[in-house]
This record gives sequence, structure tokens and C-alpha cells, in this order.
Amino acid sequence: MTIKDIARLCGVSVSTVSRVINDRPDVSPAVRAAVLETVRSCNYIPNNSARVLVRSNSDAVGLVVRGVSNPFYSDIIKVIGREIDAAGYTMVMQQINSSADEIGTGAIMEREKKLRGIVFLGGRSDYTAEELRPITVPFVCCSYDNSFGVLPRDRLSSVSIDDGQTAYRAVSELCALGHRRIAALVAGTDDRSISELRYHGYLRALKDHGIEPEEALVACAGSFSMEDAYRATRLLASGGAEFTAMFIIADAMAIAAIKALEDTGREVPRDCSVIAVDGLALSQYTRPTLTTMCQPSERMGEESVRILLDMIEGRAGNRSLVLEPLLRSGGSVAPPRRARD
Amino acid sequence: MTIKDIARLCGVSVSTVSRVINDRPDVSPAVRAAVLETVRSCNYIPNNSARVLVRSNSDAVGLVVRGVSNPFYSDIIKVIGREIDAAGYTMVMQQINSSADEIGTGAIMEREKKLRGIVFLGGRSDYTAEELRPITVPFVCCSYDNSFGVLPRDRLSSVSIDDGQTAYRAVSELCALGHRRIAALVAGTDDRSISELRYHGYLRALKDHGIEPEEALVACAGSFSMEDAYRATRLLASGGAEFTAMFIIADAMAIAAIKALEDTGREVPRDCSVIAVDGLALSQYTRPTLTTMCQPSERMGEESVRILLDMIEGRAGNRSLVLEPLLRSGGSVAPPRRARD
DNA sequence: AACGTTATCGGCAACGTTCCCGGTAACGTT
DNA sequence: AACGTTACCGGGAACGTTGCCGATAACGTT
Repeated sequence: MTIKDIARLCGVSVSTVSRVINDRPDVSPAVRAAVLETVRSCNYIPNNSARVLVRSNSDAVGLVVRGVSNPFYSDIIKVIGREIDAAGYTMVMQQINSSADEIGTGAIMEREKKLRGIVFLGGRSDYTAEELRPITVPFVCCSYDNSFGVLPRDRLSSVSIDDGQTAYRAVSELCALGHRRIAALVAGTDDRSISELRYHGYLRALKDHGIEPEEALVACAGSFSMEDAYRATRLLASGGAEFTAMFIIADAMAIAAIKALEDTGREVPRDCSVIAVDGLALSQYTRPTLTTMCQPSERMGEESVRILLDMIEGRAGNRSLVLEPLLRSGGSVAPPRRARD
Repeated sequence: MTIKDIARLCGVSVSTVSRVINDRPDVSPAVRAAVLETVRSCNYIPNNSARVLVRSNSDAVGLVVRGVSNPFYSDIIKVIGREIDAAGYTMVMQQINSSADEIGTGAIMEREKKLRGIVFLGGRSDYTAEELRPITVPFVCCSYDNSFGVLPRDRLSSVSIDDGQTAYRAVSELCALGHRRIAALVAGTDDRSISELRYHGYLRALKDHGIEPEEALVACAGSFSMEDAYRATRLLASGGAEFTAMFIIADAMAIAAIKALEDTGREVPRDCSVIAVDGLALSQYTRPTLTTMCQPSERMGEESVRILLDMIEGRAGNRSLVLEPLLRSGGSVAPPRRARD
């Protein structure tokens, strides 16, 4: 069933069928109706490959996500997928694990010819402009805070929260309650990832409240996984370090950390308050419920593809959006108990 | 940069270049090397659309998933994506919400021309053979238990656990501890979904243990979401019904249900044991940890694409796999307290 | 020496579209 | 009546591949 068949069936030329299919003018209402009718009755579907070939552009937009294990991304993927579909595009998803050059070069570059645009989700924050060069289609970084300005701001589209500021607010919350010995659980401190941005916010908040950061109070899980978070927290908790609160860079990690705390004899929030950032739906159902900075994931997904499509379809250029997180108070934060010493 | 350019650059014909690109014989080692070299140095990538057009088959396999909110699917999506990539195919993901005909017809049918195969994740269990007819490419249903035999077994590939039997085992576990009044939380009872399969296992287990099922003890959430699960459980718990244990068809729902139970004054497992099925990594970190029937999600994902690719590449025909779940004991189950009356 | 074989290679049609360009008929306009 | 305009339509090249078929040269084989 090709356009040629339809043409023959209607007694018109291929060109005419093409015109009605693509909703172009210069075709009489009668013919248009007739063609439409046979198209429907034969339920003919234009061959996408042929279309792409001749127009040299497709309807595919890529979603490359790093670290699918992070449940926060599941939420975002969901809305990104929904929005891409709604706009009539096709989403092709690609997961990457770690090696960052996969992004700039191989995996994507290979597909590039087919893609109209790309949304990056959860990549590290230190793409260099150089790495990004091979990408010639529009792209937007979702959940990517360009605060460090590593990327020239006029060449990057992104939507995110201000990770540093968000962490700052969270930690300040703890300080306001009187906490002075505040531990942190991060995924890593050596790259310019979301983890480090939030870590810096933590440091800044401590300093602004006159607290000297202590090396011994920051646990590094090495990844965003619950398993690693549990292990790292356990290590911290059994290390003899004294702290009355913890700042944790992600909800999922916080949930694991809370278990680690309790497994080592500390009750949350009585013995240790916990505040996190992400705002998973899930963390309203744990015990205790999590006090956390909610990222507007719905909005982040929507805006990401809106911006991307604006670029793809030439309606607008680069744009970056910094969204405001919202503190959701749960049961994991309380004032510190009176110091024992 | 087309195949023609490469040909010109090498001083050979287009055919020859095509031959070396596709790793076909009938080309001298010298020429092959030369072509390969220029291909690399120009980093030429064959135009996929043209390929697909002429060969009339692509490298895309579809993943259509219903209910992305279910965190169990996140795990599976992850491994499915990984495996599809590894095999050199491209994954295009499509979410659907509810209306089942989207599956059989529209969304897929539209894309069909491009897809080599499809893996369905989380669709309802009552596709009719009729609905499936329009799908002409190989497909496999992941996490789909065809126990009801609604589909002719020789026309369907699937990989799943035996949902009924799994629920049966879970509930039997409760019975063995002495529980007699066992409530159930399901997503729905009216369709032939996973929810109903598990629900039937629950009923069967009760009967086999001489317990008369009670309408009043089954709560229907209406979906797999935590929100609905919480609401339904709360309703059940505040309804005056007496029960010492709950069987819940999904981990995520169980987590929400536990909160509902505790919010209405019942402690888990002291006042009410909870057993679920899924086996999310997450549920090892909640408090209490969840006793649950673990689905081998890793294996399910792997086998799904293995089966699919076997069909696509003509290595094998339909195949169905029923995997064995594993009971993971957590802290949410205990013997019933002595009856009060 | 004539012939079959084999190893290499190029030509060319085809895949299903889109889109430019040119053509025809019908209809004013002067 | 000759001309320009408009509305509609078809022809055909092009998009970048693949794969069939035929061509050539080199090499045995009888």
C-alpha cells in the first residue's frame, strides 16, 4: 500500500495524493475528499523512511538519560515521553552509564542523522563546549543546572532548579532549627555533577551560619543508588562522628540513609534530622515521611520539550529556565535534642 | 557525506562501498581496507532512512508501556533498553494510558511500518487474538501472565511470573503463620489484568486454607498508584473491618498502604502484617522492610528481548517463559496477636 | 588454445516519497 | 479576440541506499 496505489485507486496522480496528505493547497475539494476517503478505507500510512529520506529530516527526538536507576528521572521520563508524543514526534530513548564521551561522540553522533533534537537527562554538568560540538541538532539539558557556567549560556538550553541554592535552603532550614553538626551525603564530589552543586550549596549554607564544615561529616556514596547510600551512611554513622542532622542530595538516597541511621541505633528525626532534595511522590509514604525540596518534575519535563520543539521548529532560540523548588515538610526533621556535653 | 562521496574518494563504485560497509564478500582485501579507511576518516555514517527504505526493514524495536508510574516497570525498562541497545537496535518507547485499543490499532499500527518488533510492558491481559491481528511484526509481552489462556498460546510470546501462583504463595505464607482474617488490596477486579490474576490467587489460597473470602476485606484502589492505594487502604481500615494481615498486589501500593494503616492507628506488623509482590529494591529500605515476592526483573527484561530478537532474526518462533519469584522476608510480616474476642 | 571458473567490480533499477516545474482549462479583462 | 490570471493537476528528478545482473581479468583445465 503505497502512495502510488492510492493515486491509481483515485485516478489521480501521485503528486496530488501527496498534496492532500500533506495538507497543501492547490487541490480541489472534491478530489481532496476522494483521496482522503481512499486513504482512510485502505488505511494507508505514508512510509516514514521515504519521507525522511527525501525531506532529510525525521520525526524522531532522542532522550538520552544517564542513571536510569534514579527514580526521580522516571517521573521526568514519563512526562517527556508524553509531551513528545503529543507533539507528533517519536521518542527514541538511549541510556548511558558513565563514560561521558559516549554523549558527545559515539552513541549520539551515530544516531544524529535521524534525530531532530535531543534532550539530555541527568548528564554531568561539565560538558565542555568542545564535547558538544559534534551535536548539530538542537538539544536541551533537563535537570541540568548551568550555574557554574561551564557552558556558554548562549549556546545551551536547559531547565532545572538552582541546585546550589536549593541545597542552601535545605541546609539553612536545619540551621534555623538550631542544628550545628550537620552531616551530608553526596554521590560524588569530584565532578561537576548535580551532586557537587548541591554539596557546594551545603557548604555555603554552613559557612553563612557560622559553622565550620568538617571533612569527617560528609559521606560520599559514589553513586545515586540506594545501596551505596545505605553503605556510606552506615559507615558514617558507625564512624563515631557526631551529628544531629543530615543533608542528603536525593530522596532515594535519603530513604536508604534513614534506614542506615536506624539500623545503627539512631532514630529519625529524634536523634538525627534528615532533609533531602527531589520530592518524589514516594517519600510522602515512607516512615518518617521525608522533608524535602520538591523539584517541579512535571513542569521540568514539559518545559524541556517545549523549549526543544521551539528550537526544532524554528520558533525560538536557546533558552534556559530555572525553576523554583518547594519545601515539603515531612516528618524527618525536628529540632536537635539538647546537647549532651 | 554519502556513499557516493566515499566511492568517488576511493575511486571505486558505489556498489563496492556498499559491499564493504555491509561486510559482504566479493571485494579484495586491498580495496576493503581503503574504503574502510576513508569511511573512518570522513566519519561517514550510512543514511538509515535510505537503508530502511530499500531493505524495507529498520533497526527500531518498540517498547510500549502502560502505566509508567509503576516503579517496577522502571527497573524493567532499564534492562530492556540496555539489551536492545546491546543488540544494535534502537528503542522507541511509547507510553499509553488506558484505552486498550490504542495498543491493537492506532499508536502502534501507525508506527508498525518502522518497527521490527514490539515488546509490550504492562498491558492488560485480555487482548483478544482479534485485537492483535493488525500487528504483523513479532512481539513479546513482558510481565504478562497468559495463565487465563485468553490468547492462543502458540501465537504469543511472553515472559512473566505466574501471577496467580505467586499471590497464592504469598497469602499461604500468611495463613501458615495463623492469619485468618486477611484483607487484600488490589488495583481492580473487573479486567483480566495482573491485578485480577493476583486477586484470584489470593482467593484460591484462602479457600485452600478453609477461609471464606469476604467482600468487605478487599479494597480496590482503581489503579497502581500510591495515592489511590493509600486512599483505598484508609477507607478499608476505617471501615470497621477486622483483619490481621493484608495481601497487596504491588510493592509500591504496599508502601502506601502501610502508611495508611499506621495513620489509622495500626502498627505493621504488630497489628497487621503486610505481604506484597514485586520485589522492588526500594522496599528493602522502608520501615518496616517489605516482605514480598520478588520478580526477577533483570531476567524478565533480558529474556523478553532475547525472545523478541530470536523471532525478529528468525532464529526461533513463539516462546513463553514463566519465571519463578522468590520470597524475600522483610519486617512487615509477623504472626497474628492473640484474638481479642 | 579454447574454454570454464573464480574473484572482483560497476551499472542500474528500485524503494516510497516530496517538490519543482510545466501544462491545461476555465475565467475574466482589455 | 487575444491575453493574463487563477486553480488545479501530472511528470519526473531527486533523496541515499541495496542488490541483481552482467562485465572483466586472471587463472586453471583439458
